Amino acid sequence: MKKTVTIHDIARIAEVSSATVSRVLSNSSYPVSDKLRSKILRIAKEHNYIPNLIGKQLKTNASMTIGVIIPTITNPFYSSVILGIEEIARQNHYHVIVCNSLHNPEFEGEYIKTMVEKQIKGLIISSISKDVSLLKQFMRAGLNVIAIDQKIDEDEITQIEFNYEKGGYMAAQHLLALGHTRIGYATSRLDRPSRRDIHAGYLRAMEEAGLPALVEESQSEEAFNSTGEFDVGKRLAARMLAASTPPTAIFACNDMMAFGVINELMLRGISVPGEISVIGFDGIEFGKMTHPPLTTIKQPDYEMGILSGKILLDMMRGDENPTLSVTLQPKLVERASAAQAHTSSPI
Amino acid sequence: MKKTVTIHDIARIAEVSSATVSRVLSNSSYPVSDKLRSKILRIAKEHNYIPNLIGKQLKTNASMTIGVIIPTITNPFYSSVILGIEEIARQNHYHVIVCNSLHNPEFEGEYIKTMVEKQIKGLIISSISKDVSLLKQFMRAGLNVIAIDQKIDEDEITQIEFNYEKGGYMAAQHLLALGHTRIGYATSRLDRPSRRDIHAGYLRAMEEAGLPALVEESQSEEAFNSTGEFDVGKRLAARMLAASTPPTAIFACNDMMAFGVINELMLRGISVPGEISVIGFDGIEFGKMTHPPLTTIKQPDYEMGILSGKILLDMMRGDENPTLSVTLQPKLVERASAAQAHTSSPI
DNA sequence: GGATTCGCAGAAATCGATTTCTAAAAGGTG
DNA sequence: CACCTTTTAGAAATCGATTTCTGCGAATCC
Repeated sequence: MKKTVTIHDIARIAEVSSATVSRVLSNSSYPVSDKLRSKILRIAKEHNYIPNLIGKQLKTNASMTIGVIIPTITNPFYSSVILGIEEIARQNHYHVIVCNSLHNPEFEGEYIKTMVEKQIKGLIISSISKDVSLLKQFMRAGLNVIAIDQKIDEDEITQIEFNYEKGGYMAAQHLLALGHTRIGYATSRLDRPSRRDIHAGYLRAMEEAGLPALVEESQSEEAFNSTGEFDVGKRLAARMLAASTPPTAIFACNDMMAFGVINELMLRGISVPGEISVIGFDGIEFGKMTHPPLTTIKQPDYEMGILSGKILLDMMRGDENPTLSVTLQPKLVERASAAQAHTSSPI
Repeated sequence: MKKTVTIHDIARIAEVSSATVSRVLSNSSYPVSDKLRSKILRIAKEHNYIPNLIGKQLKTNASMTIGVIIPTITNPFYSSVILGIEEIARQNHYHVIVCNSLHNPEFEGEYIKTMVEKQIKGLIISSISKDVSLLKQFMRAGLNVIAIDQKIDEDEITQIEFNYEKGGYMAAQHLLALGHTRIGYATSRLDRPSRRDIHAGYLRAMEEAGLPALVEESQSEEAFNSTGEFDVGKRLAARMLAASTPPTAIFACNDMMAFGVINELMLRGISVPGEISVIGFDGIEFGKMTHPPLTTIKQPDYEMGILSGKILLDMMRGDENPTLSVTLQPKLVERASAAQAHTSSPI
């Protein structure tokens, strides 16, 4: 393993000072004569010079990498977000460090701290912790933070969120428009703001329609992996079917859970959407691959990644008029898992 | 934005030298009196000292981050791999930088180069480029590389691969055991070694059984996103059905494509597995959420992540007897998309 | 033609840590 | 008590870059 060649090696070989080499190789605006410039360029190429970005960073204090903390990358919703962030990062010659908090606030805190130690100046986070004091402390020390997806109760933090309330409202509205009157809402524990918002939207739609809300909430602990949500969906569907008059339509708080609901219904010989309609929430790509294809409320995940990447970069560059907060709008994606209610069905 | 406190600030306040502060705060084995030690610790805590890992890294030349390059994170197979890598990284206080090459060799090369510039000493890569010269050049300069998933024709590179040939063989075997005799193989372009291996396994099984191979290969360009594979599956299924005597079972070279095949069949009113059985390849979690649940050949993706992380860390620590290469074995996951062939079906 | 500016190169300081050297106390021995 | 070893602290070098400062020679100006 040979030693790597540094700027000083090039300087020695070219018989110039390392200052001149630096100016040439880093495209400084400082004037250097063409003779020396081309000589240095030639020698650098000949000796396969690779800049040491750590040395550069120590001096300039610009890390060129942005951090991302999300619950888990195995949720396709988050992988889309990340893909968007990386697209912007690549265009701007930034790198992305992704950390999965796995719904563990301790991991989340550890990751934030290490990122600050690594001199990362920009962070995009879907936080699962209620405590923002750590974030605020680091922000005072110069960390740029964008909270995505999960609302944080804190004005000072730039947020990019979805209009979850509207999404919940739209889902219920869609089922109402199809003529359903007994519409169940299957949700995981209402402990995150996003979930409470979807729930609120559902309630508003039902209230406006003068119909009763049928909510089944999972009390179990946070599901740690994608199949956990699926299982929750199965359990909640079973509970709903146990009611004296089961719903004719079920709205699930995310797509994974909707798959679980559909799976449980089909296992019991109940056709979807023939007998019971199902609508999901998120709009992950897999929805179109299942049978029946899933009708759902799409959150623009990739766009969220793009947007948060752009805004973060603006912040890091010290933009004059910073974006304060953005709310992205949901979109109904009609596929085939929700259909007209049977008017002939018993009340 | 106040200036961050450095080791020198602590030294000044504690009225000691920065050398002593460094020895205390970095748990050096160098002896420091208890009196000074506790004093320094107290002052560091009071002033909220955060170590600058860039300064440390410049001196020690140990970056504590490992790089990962994969085609795309939206493929759940790769997200599982990454989750495994990160688990090992976290346990060892490493960070993970993930880069999506998006099947673009240029991006891949760029990413490798930047990682080296960032002094990353360990890289796990699922390479889509045929040219390993860049990798080899950096390896000579001290980069530790593990190639996963995609075989690279190069002895010097540690590889962790799946036994794709056996997986292909097992898939065909399973369908044969179910009594099928006309078994189609739907594959995306046979331009990657892994795909050729699966194909070879399929051919071997068919040959042993004395049955003809029915291969449909997509000639279209690489599918860049997850739904691309799905669409390819639909197209290939359509082609197979156009044959004079369509197959009674279809083996797809990955799960996404299998979903596409099933989707196309069901759209045409063909029941799965009633009329045609389908088997996939990869074993992503979604397979259990679809209807019917997908029978498939499982590649231990998470385990691959864990294993590659461990081996890479061993390499970076200069393990005496390095692991050369590992081959992971596939496993049949029987769900419901493949069933007994109808003996009554027309020949 | 002398004073001043400009262009260009190098010396040296700097970023924040670690680590090697040097050296001053403290402790032990005959 | 003189001598030697140990313990512990600080001074200074170092990692690889950037950047400020300094200065020399040439061009420009009155």
